[in-house]
Amino acid sequence: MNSSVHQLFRQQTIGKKKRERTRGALLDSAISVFANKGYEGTRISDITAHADVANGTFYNYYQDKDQLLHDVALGLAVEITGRINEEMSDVTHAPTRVALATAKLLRTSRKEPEWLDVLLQGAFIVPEVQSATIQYLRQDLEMGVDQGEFNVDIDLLLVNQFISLIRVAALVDPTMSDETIKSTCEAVLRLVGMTTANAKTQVIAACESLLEA
Amino acid sequence: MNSSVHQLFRQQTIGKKKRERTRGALLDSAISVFANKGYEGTRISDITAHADVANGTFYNYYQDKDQLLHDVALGLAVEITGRINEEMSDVTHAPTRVALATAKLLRTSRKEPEWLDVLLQGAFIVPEVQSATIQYLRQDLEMGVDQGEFNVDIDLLLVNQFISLIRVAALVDPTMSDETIKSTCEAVLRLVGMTTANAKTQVIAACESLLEA
DNA sequence: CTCATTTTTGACATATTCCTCATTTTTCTT
DNA sequence: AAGAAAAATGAGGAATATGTCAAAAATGAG
Repeated sequence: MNSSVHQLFRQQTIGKKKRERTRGALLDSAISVFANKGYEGTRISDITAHADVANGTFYNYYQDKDQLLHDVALGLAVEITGRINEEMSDVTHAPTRVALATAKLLRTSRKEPEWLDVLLQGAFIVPEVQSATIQYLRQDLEMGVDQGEFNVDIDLLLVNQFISLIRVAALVDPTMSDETIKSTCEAVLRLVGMTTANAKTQVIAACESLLEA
Repeated sequence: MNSSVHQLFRQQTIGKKKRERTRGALLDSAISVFANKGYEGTRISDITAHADVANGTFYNYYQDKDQLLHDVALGLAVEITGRINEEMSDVTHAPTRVALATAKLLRTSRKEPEWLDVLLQGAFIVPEVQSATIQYLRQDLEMGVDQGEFNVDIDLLLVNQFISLIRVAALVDPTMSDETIKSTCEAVLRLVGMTTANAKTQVIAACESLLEA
């Protein structure tokens, strides 16, 4: 077992005490198992087997699956949104920010499909993860309205519509082709009230460095 | 048990032999239980208890949950799309058709929230249900492109984006207020490339009879 | 109303998952 | 390297779910 390529949490706990390292192994395993069997469908024993620890070890760290999902999804949310935001710190044009963030997120999903999968599962189950995810998005959307680029009311429904477009991309095309990424970026810009032509232009401009022509 | 208000399948089997009536009871119960506990989370015994039959009775009709979901979701798909299409048989303007169909679907969900919930669960698990659901939608979208009203490529991704906007409405606002319905109709029209202003106008025109001002 | 046929029943054997805890093993400080 | 503290182990009891089947009950055609 324990054949995963990613090592997000184990990476973060290298050098720390055994306790944190084992927790990291459980968290990394949870990503893989949740992604492949779904939250409801995973058994505690799936996770411990994948982490190469005994069954009872799980209970030294968590009381139940819920708590584990909470930690995993929140950790992913912090990691992913943190990275993307950092990389965009100098971008002030809202449509560019939104297109870039979407493209970057979906590119992450191409490299680590399990991350986005589990993050989204968590976002629909753990309120704290939902807030963490929504926070940045909402800012950029409001910025776009202020800049006169987006033409739509920003409310909880819209933000969730946005997130659901991300989710659908991962569902329809798990390989996450450039084509899918571009289509999705354009769709989110249309959703916030840009014209089809404008959306296309913005996506090309924002993503030229990220994606092939 | 058996406290559900809806009786879709039992209605359809009144007058038929006992076998079909019991099957109808199982199907109706499955709607309620799937909707409340989710497909993964429901036990066979939940369904038989809700249907007021013995545990073993389930196995006289289905071998497993999968087969039951298949029948339930497909039955709902046929029923719901059938009704809506019939009511729109004289509408030829694509934006009107799309707005109307969306509004009608969401109004159904207000009255019978469980129906849409289970239909969508099925659409993401049972391929046959997905095809049945997508079929009509795709026609209307292509009609809109031909009429020069929609400005977007119609592909599998777009159709699934459309469906995901429906799903989000039910998720964010289970009471399905008129506000949510209108916002969702506008969002789907923006998604297919209409301007915010055009989308608003179309939704008002199409739904004036369905929703309050 | 009768009774052959159909359907239901629910106890039970099997299978799965959860969770605990006494014991063993590992860690890591000194 | 010693040894106290921390962590891991996994057998096994409790709880829950599945699927079967012989017997009982209900059905409905004549």
